Amino acid sequence: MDKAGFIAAADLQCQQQGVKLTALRRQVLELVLAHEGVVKAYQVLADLQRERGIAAPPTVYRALDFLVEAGLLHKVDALNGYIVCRHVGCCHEGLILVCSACGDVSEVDASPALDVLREQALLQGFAIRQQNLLLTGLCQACRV
Amino acid sequence: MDKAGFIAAADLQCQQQGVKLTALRRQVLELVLAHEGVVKAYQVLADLQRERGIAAPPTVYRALDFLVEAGLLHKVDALNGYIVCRHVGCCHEGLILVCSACGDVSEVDASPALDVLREQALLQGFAIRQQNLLLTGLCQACRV
DNA sequence: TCTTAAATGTTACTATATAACAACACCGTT
DNA sequence: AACGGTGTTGTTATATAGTAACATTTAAGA
Ligand SMILES: [Zn+2]
Ligand SMILES: [Zn+2]
Ligand SMILES: [Zn+2]
Ligand SMILES: [Zn+2]
Repeated sequence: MDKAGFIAAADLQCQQQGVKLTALRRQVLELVLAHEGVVKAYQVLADLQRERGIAAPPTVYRALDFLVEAGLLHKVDALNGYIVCRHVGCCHEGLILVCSACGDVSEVDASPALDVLREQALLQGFAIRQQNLLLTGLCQACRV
Repeated sequence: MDKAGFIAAADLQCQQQGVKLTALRRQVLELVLAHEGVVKAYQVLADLQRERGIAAPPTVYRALDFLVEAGLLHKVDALNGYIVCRHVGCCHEGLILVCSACGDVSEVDASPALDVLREQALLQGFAIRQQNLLLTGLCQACRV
């Protein structure tokens, strides 16, 4: 999906959720989209400062939190970063694959595996909530 | 396993790996063991300072990194913390369950689910390495 | 218009983690 | 014992990440 298409889909998704994709939030989303792969909050902050002259950390963190909450971004804890969700619109549980060699990130649907995990967790009395899994390894290009 | 037993097992495991569980590393491990659940680096640092009068962040981070590398601790990225591995000695891939309500953490073996995930990742040409999965949800006590 | 809730701005701070280099300890060799 | 190499720890400084608290602005209804 191209950038404009993604923004349109994001807009729609926000409407459906009854939340607002304000100008600031849209700008932050576009800044994230402008990067390949994982983006860090302070990178977005720097970009935002370049575009608007001034911005403080809370401004960026609020927008990023909103976008994660709205399902447009995923947080990648292991890297203190964010990625664009590649499955906006479809209800999904993502499997985020991070290449430890080149840093490349991809996302696939993980529903079947999640089912197995859910069952196993329930044996411990533990109810896992919907979420994305992060796995590290080597991408095709890097494991020649 | 009690604390002394764990330290003995840790010692053995380090010997087998040809690495050294030095006095400092052992002390840090004991400090982690002294807590229930997730421990943070700066908590360990504070504990260490109480016991030794002085210590700096690198001292703690090095020891924690070593212990993770040795398979005695797991890092819980989502919480910026560490937990004691409950499966020292047995080759395992852990499933770390974090309760979002009470913060409680437990660890079970995740090998079956990992097999599913490994297969699915391979479809993308992605070779995931051995690792632990972290899932958040509600523990038995918290989901009355 | 008036009221109110949400969103954003602003300041200041807390928390987490690492770089870089110095000092020391250990181990095997001469 | 002296030497040299390697790994460990000490030390200082700094980089990076994230949040609390409150002021101000904006948008939506009544
Ligand atoms: Zn997604
Ligand atoms: Zn790669
Ligand atoms: Zn474990
Ligand atoms: Zn709980």
